[in-house]
Amino acid sequence: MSRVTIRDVARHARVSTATVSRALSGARPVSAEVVEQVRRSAEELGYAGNGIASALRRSRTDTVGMVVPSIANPFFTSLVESAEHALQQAGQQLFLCSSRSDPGLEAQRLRTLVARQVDGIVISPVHGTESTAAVAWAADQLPLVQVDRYVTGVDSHWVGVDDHAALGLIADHLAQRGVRTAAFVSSRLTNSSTELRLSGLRRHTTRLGIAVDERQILLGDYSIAWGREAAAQLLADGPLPDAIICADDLIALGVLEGCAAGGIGVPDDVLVTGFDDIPFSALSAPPLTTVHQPQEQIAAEAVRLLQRALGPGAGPPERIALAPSLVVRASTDRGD
Amino acid sequence: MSRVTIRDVARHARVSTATVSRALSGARPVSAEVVEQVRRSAEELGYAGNGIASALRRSRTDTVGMVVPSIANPFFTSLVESAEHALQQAGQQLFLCSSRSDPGLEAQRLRTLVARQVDGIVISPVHGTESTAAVAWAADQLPLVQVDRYVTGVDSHWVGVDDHAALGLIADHLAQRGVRTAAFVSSRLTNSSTELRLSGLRRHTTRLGIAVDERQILLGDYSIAWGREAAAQLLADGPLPDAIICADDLIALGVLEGCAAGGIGVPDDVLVTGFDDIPFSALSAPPLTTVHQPQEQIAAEAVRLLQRALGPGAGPPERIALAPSLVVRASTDRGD
DNA sequence: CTCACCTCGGTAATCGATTACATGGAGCCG
DNA sequence: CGGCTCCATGTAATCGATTACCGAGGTGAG
Repeated sequence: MSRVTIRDVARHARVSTATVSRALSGARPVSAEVVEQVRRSAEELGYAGNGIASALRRSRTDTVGMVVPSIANPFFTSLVESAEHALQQAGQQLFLCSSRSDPGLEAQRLRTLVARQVDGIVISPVHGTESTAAVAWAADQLPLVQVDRYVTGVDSHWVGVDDHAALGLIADHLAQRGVRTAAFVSSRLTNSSTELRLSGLRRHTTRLGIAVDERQILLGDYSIAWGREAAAQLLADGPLPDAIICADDLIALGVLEGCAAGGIGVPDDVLVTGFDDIPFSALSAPPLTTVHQPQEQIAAEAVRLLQRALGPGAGPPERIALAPSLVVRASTDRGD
Repeated sequence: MSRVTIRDVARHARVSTATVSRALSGARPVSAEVVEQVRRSAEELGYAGNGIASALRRSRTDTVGMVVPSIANPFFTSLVESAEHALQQAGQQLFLCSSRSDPGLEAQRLRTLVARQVDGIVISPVHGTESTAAVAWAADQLPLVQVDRYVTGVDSHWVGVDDHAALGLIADHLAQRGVRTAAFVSSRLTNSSTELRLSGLRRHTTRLGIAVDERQILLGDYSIAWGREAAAQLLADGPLPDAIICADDLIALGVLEGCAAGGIGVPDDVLVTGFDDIPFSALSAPPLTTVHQPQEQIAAEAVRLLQRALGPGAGPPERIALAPSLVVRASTDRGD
């Protein structure tokens, strides 16, 4: 069980450790026969190298850390998967952490990543203000890109969609469907997305003359359970609005379930919209109208920015807002 | 941007690096005033330590690697989340890799993890035979636990549910509902789960006198898209069976969608069952009858086994099969 | 008073790979 | 044939933290 080191390979191939290193990495020319000999020895002994030692010497780990609020949310999983894919092509690994929507845990994860000497960090910060200190500290130590959510006052890149505009798409669509009143179900957690979606909602519903009762703006968390509960509250409290706009698909799926449980028909009695376009939003009863986020592209841009930051020319922080698009399904479509 | 090292702290606090190390880690007694002085210096300089150097010296990374076939599948995400939670309590980090259901990529990930000197590995191997060599090699280098799926012939622990018995639960339930014929939609990929579920199906349907036409055993992959396609095939090819048994929930969700698209009512025209009990299986149209897997417990057991393997007493490999349970929902329940 | 022992701190070896620098030999030119 | 360049290889310093080992000073028992 004791590990094979470069010395063992060197001894076996009757060369120096320097030669083994050069033969295997190709960093400098080594004669063909020696390369062959070293390869054979390494193979025979089952040499795997010690990435830790290598990382220490090169001060490069070929690893980037990613911190997301939750890995149970399919939106983040697909973001993670896309990021992993993009990184792989650049020969890098992904070190994934979940902050479980807890700024304290998030700060701890960031500390770990910095201590582990990852080459860079991709993060979707949990909280608009409570995450700031930790993110700023990390950004000061190494290249960092924020995705989806962001904290202000930190000198770093950001990639995401234009949340504000996305609510315009939803509002336009609902107005076209004749909606005059709407409720909004979102998360209590104050982060950039949540805030932009709320301010987008206010702006665009005002523009279109859709009334949003302040008592029908319900804040909980990004989960199916909260959606279910919020729907129950809306049903219990008073006249239903024409539409229930949800800040993400999980909430919307919960709302659909809550409506069904309360005997309310969607889209007959009320329209429901989500946000993210997770795979399951197409399979709910009824399928969900939602805003599509191009995660693949978000991840690719984030990785590109990181790579660039790793290179020599630093460049100023960029803010890339990609265009969202509306996916219309049965939850807002009576089929007329 | 250049990092603060232990030497900087030592110089600043006017002590040796040994003392700094001891003061911060508490490995050996250091006088209170010196500890205080070192703390202050470290704080003031923003010292974060170098986990790489520490790992090299201690040959311990406090990190375990986890390799799963897909992180888009909610079953694996919840397994990952539970594992992360369990590890955190033991002061360890999770290094997550996706093998994307590709044995080649899986082998590569394992090599990386071993090179990175993780303390142990939790893996759900992609393939019953093609994964064997890589898994065996990794298990030879460090503690390894297989979860859910496994390869045989490797001397390692395993934790999962009893797949064979699970199909007994399903078959019993369907027989009770008067099912006489059934189709089975699964994955082509030969891994232990897939095989055990198929053999379980054969055994238990035979026992109960349920007929399964060989032409109605359809093999594709674990995805919604394949489920949809398989349903279309079943509809096109001939008389529908009484029930469609699916090897996982994603396939079942696809089958539901395919049935709806083909105008077939579930559960009125055909019953459908899934496997895994992912969160969305409760929200489909209709909600899905499925087998619940106790992922939390699977992950906890896996972590426990790893911890034990890290300790001194090695102990023989254990095989822990947890009991599955059936969750009955509308997709097999006409409400009569 | 002496010796054994204990506490706290420093010095330097160590983990394993990479790489700056040194070296020996081959080839080439004048 | 001397001296120069170039190539393949070896020697040893290096990355930063931990820890085996050593020593100085203090304490208590005999």
